[in-house]
Amino acid sequence: MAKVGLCEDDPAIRRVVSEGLRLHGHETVVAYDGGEALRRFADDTTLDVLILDIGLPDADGRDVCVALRSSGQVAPVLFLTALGELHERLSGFAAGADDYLAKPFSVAELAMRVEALARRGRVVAPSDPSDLILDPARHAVVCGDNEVLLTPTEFRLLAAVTSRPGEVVRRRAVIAAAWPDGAHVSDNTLDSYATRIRRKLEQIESPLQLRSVRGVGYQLR
Amino acid sequence: MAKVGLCEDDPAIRRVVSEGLRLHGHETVVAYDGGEALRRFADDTTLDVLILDIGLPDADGRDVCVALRSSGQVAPVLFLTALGELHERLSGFAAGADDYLAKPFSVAELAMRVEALARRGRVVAPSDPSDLILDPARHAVVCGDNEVLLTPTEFRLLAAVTSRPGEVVRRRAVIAAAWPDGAHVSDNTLDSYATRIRRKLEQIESPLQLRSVRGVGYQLR
DNA sequence: CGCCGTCGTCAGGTAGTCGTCAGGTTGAGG
DNA sequence: CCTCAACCTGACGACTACCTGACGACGGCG
Repeated sequence: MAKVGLCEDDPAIRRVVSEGLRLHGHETVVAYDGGEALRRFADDTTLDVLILDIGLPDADGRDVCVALRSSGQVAPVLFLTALGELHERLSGFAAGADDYLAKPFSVAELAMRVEALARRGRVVAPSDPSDLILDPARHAVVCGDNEVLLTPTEFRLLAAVTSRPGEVVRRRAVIAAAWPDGAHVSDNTLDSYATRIRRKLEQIESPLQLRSVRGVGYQLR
Repeated sequence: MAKVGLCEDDPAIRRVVSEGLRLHGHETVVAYDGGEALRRFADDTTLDVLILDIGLPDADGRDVCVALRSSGQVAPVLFLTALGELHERLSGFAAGADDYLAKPFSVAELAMRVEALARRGRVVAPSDPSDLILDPARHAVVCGDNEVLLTPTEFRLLAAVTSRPGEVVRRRAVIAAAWPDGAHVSDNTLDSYATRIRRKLEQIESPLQLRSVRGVGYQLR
């Protein structure tokens, strides 16, 4: 039996899922939109699994995932999406997701995946509460009293890296996350954005830097 | 970078998957049927993820999974199946699977799922805190509180030796692992990299050293 | 229309990585 | 002791991934 945090705007799906999971012996905590999810799930350490809809009225589920991660939530995340599109899945994984399910889906399968996730748990150590905070609502990075606004692309890019603190995120994955529509961007464009983000991090005197690992990708240190 | 055990009877899929994973930076060990999978995967503690086809010539992938689990294999399992049938998925999860992918699938998505599993699966704590840890996520060697970044070639080389702790790995095998594209490298190049890696190990005060065994190869002690 | 911010690209420079070499050191065998 | 081969190691040139400042294109907005 697992405790599940569910964020979904469609009342019908919300009901079916929470009822279905209850029948499989799981407890569900519900949120209606991204803001609600942040308030209810960010600090709840008793949650075993999070289920997030990608298309929410007030935010993108991936941003919600990133925000939850940066506020210390370590439970594994499963994304729901109406689209079966590949790039959605890839950028979801890049945002730090652990699993993915396309609508329409069977509640029985969802329950199975939830159990698999709860069983496995999540390794990534809850990184020390680094004082770098990504605010998806305002597209800003905050460090202590300083803050800078990021452009949408900059935000997605930085989010992809911060979602795995300390780890090296491959260039390919960063591009998938920052350009979720699968647009072709020159390799150099990524470099450019890295420079812009670095300048902004410097501006707020962030102790964490966006380091590049030659031949592999980027890393937050 | 993860080490993946793949069991699949279709040669075409086998090739596409192992080649595709290689392009994403993963190493693949292949088995053709269930028996082969048991022999090769049951005791291999270096595997990060297992990919099993459900429909094998000599056995059901789910049975293979159960058998591997009962012989102590703890790596997360992803099932492949030709059918998108729901009951296949459910019984797969029941057999102890961690993920599932229906054919036809995108290799990019498979790679993403493999990475998600490998990330989660690395739960196994470093048995000895004084041990040397090769961390694929950060492309680094860690020893206690010290860590050094490795270049891609250094990482592959060291990984080849650490994957068989204590054993002597032949020079030919090390070269094959560190230069997977089959490039011709002078014998001296290997010596060179050994020196570079030694310096880095020394830098983090590792108790383990990269020793050379004259006329045979290298060994970690 | 003109202004402004974001976007993607480019060109030039920098520095890390790569593979090789040359000269020194070590070890085995006669 | 000498010889030879295997190995170590510091250095070097070539390559290229990456950095960075600048620019034109485009869309939103007054």
